[in-house]
Amino acid sequence: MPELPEVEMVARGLREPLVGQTVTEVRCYWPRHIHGLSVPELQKGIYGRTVKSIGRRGKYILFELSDGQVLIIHLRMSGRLSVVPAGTPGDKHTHTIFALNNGQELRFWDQRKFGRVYLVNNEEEVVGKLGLEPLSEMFTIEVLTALLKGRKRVLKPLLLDQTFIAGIGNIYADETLFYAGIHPTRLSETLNNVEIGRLYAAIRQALNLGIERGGASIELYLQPDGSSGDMQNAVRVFRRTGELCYDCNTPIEKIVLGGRSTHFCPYCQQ
DNA sequence: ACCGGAGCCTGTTAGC
DNA sequence: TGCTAACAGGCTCCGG
Repeated sequence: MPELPEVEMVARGLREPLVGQTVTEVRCYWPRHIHGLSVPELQKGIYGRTVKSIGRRGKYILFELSDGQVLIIHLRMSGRLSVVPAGTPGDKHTHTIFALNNGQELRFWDQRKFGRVYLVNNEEEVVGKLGLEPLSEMFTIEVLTALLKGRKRVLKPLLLDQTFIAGIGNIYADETLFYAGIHPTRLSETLNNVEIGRLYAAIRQALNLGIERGGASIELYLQPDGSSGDMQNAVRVFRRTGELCYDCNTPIEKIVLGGRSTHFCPYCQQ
């Protein structure tokens, strides 16, 4: 499941092959991926446009085009983006192909078909409701303290709320709470200043480790060059149900919170 | 304000 | 062994 670190790796990997290239053709075999406009409208809107820059906001990848429009792609559960020479064989999960003027193609592959493609004049139409970027300078302990203040929310679902903080998904939420030593069922308003400080550091530690490790190839995630990440070998609790905590040897437990499986150490996390 | 559930999907896995 | 049903999960929408 691509989360902030995985999406960041994808955005980085796409810059070199895509920035400066011009889209000459779009082929779409699963139109429901395209959100807010028809396939012909997407084709008309993107043909002849050049990719000026590639960025990331939360789990969204933003392609700024030469005419000011923004192509936005969300990988959701199983989306992959790759750049390959035209004519490279695809498979039944290759849903949308953007042909480029240099003979290469940007391909959107998505086994579970949850991913989405947008083309908008203003990126805020899509990412406007997202919370702060947790790795930006804007995100400080003071800001996090203010965000937690007066809220009565279970911590794990709150971390997954993209309008609270952008980019955290199930893997990094569980890892974050382990690093912070905080139980996932704790209510936001019950955290004291020391715990908020630990939570703040843990969010950045978990996400930065994910980026350093090239993302977590736990489900279907691959980097644009086809290589897998290594974060799955560095997780402390995620999907380690029944295995022993590396710190205290207590078996890792699994519960469901907000409809999401949640893994934690019942001894280390209070 | 916050929570829970359904729905969107397909491949894998658990259970009969 | 072979089948079906449950499950995974990001996000949105709906109802409580």
